[in-house]
Amino acid sequence: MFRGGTPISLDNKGRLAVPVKYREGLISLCAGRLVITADPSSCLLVYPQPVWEPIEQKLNSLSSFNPQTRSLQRLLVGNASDVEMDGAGRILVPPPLRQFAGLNKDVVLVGQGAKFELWDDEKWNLQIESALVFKDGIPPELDGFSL
Amino acid sequence: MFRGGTPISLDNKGRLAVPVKYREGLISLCAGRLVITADPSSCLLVYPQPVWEPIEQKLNSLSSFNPQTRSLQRLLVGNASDVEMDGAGRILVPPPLRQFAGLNKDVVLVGQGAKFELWDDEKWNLQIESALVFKDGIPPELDGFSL
DNA sequence: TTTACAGTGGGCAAAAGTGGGTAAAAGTGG
DNA sequence: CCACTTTTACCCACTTTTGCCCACTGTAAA
Repeated sequence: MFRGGTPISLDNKGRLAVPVKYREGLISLCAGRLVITADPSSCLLVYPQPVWEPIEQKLNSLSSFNPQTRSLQRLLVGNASDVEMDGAGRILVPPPLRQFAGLNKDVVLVGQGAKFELWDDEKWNLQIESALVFKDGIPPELDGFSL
Repeated sequence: MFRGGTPISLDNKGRLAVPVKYREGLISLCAGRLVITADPSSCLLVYPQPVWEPIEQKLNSLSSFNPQTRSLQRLLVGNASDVEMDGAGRILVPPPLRQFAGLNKDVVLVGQGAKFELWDDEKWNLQIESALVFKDGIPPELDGFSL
């Protein structure tokens, strides 16, 4: 499982060097083959290819007639892009996705269980600040859960 | 169980010397392997690695579509970082987390049961003062409980 | 007063992260 | 279908960070 945020700078070719601590795991898990796509939160999602597969199948099985699920299909499946780590452990973030997520030079790669999120650093910091309080009360899912 | 607050100074590399009274316990419990992450209260949480694991699993199992739990996943899992005590019983507090919690040179490591909290000393003192009174009444969880 | 040890600081080497040059491949237009 | 431009992939070099080690200081106990 992946966890933790790593500040990384994209070079001027749009390449992202995967932190060494994740490389070995990614190579054994998916031979460095990743799928990168758009997330509704204006960040990118980075999946090991075998982790992505069932998610894509599930999305494709949703009703084409429900506008909400149709939008979700378009966003996620429609933006998904196969990328592969090069010899130096870097991946090229496709220009359209870079633009979608507003990625500038400084980005943050965030481990989230079986996948990663990729954020522009400014957006990430704003996101984190907004998580500091539960302004609408505590979600029922968290009943009986303690840190 | 860990208890009590210890004032510690971070050196200029951001390293924190774990108090000797905790070292033996931490080594036998987790071989010096800790997980340090962000807390909504703008301090850091320090878990022995095996104590953290189930918490992360629980967090990862929450819904990705609920904005509140998503934020919590991002804050906690997205900032979690594996650290290991060095030969001198020190851990390196990752720079992004140092910044998140506003840690300067003087910090306080606070034992809280199975985990620790790590505070900038100024924030800790403010926190303590604000805990002195229940200004919004007594939480129902405390019914029938006395110190 | 001496000794031991917790706490602190800093040097050094290895590894990670970053940047750029060049060649091959893909895409575009005539 | 061919030529040209742009993009991508691979390689190498440099800078910064991290991990490991050892030395110094202050406090507490003998």
